[in-house]
Amino acid sequence: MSAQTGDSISTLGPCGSCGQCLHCEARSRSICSVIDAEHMARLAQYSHRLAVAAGRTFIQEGETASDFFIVTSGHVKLFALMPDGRRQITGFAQTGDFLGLASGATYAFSAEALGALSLCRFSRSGLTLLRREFPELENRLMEEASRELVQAQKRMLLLGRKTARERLASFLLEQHHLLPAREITLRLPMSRTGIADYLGLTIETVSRTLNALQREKLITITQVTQIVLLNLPALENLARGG
Amino acid sequence: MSAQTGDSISTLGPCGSCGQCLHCEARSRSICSVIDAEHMARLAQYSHRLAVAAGRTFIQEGETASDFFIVTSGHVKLFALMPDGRRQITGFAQTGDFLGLASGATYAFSAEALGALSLCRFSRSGLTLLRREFPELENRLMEEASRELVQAQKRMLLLGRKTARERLASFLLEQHHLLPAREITLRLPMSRTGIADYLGLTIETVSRTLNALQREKLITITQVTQIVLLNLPALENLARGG
DNA sequence: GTGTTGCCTTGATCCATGTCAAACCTGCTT
DNA sequence: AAGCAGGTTTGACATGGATCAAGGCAACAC
Repeated sequence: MSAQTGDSISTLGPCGSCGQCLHCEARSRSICSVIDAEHMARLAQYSHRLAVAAGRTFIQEGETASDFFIVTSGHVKLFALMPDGRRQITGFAQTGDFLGLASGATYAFSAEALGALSLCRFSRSGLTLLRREFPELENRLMEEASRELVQAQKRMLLLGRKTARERLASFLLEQHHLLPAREITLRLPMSRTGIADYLGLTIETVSRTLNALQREKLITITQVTQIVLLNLPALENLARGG
Repeated sequence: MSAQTGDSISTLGPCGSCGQCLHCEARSRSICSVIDAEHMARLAQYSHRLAVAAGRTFIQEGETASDFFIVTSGHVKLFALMPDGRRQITGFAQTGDFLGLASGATYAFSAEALGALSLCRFSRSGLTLLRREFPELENRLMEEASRELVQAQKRMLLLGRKTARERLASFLLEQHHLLPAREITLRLPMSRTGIADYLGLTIETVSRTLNALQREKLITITQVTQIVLLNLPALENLARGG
């Protein structure tokens, strides 16, 4: 019930008191979609809205995994670090995505807000209670886990076996598929460093490869973070290693 | 009930008729461990034992994901392929491991028996019924999915950011941790090709790097598939990129 | 014994990508 | 407008692993 000010993350307040879950922008895309409107109050009782400042790391790899999150707006970067600073981004999350499945007793990854971000937080025990009360959640959580695992297999193939060109093509198409209307103009939510750490490359290679793709008329780089896909079939062929 | 002879995989017979689940070698290590002995008959009703010949690919990436499996004995190689033959092994499975979580409508990976293998098969619908009947299964399946996801994050870091030496050190330690008694003598269940495809390297690099580690007295290669870890702390340090 | 077959190792060379360094933007501050 | 500061591009060069090619070794067949 307490508003927990002084927390390192600012708490906007418990949903329970204001019925936020019912009007949640992320509801239809998140695991909460399996729960009827009439039960929203129960759901709200176990969840809290948070605002996270851009750039803040709100999950630290290795810390006790006591909370789970749903992204309600904004973008999140999930990553693992090596002691010398090498970074591997394991995924990006956006509105509706569930965070925390890849955890045992501790988180297996860190998570950082890419821009202004709002989250919905569930405690481990709260989620356990909700799962008991709404068994439909189980299926939805398993689906979420399956989706993530499928995604992980693809990333392993990309990181282990694809060339820089193939990685970039795969990446651009992935971003394309995330777009609701499948626009061919992409607005990338991350910098070159982000792309490099996602694809297991350096920023220089990312830059050079994107320019090479532009020279070959597969894409146009209109702005640094805006790219138009000119030749989808060719990109798809490249992405699969053809 | 039918024995389904003529199947491409030989069926040893339904568990339901012989109470195999009760005496299953894999029970204590698998998701089945959450079900009481008194309910084994129900479990057996929805599962079938299979024997798979060495080398056989019994799950094909892209095929309809109609079944789930538990490994009851032997080792399995899980992998993804590119059209030109590049292969990335995404994991190995052994006794007790659950196969099939990384699937939507179709399997996201292929699976091959590394040696003689026996499996327990569940149909998708059978598993759905079992989950309904034994809700404890849900927790266990989520645990299994979490474990796999944690593992996947580690592999992405390895494939995206580690050097050949670091990959081999990580691999040897992973094999070491899989051993029940943490012996320092490893018997690898796969060939150099298997190691290479697992680590995103070529067989030549695997061979050279293992020999380099031997020259540096971190390991001894007693036989091609048998390796003794001489200096665990140094290997651990190497694996984490120190 | 002598092929034969299927790994595995070793050596020589190549090249895709990393590293290092400088120049170039773009937006922001004063 | 001049000066930063942070990110991006570009160039020159280095190198870790890949590739190509031989040779070694063990298991098995005849």
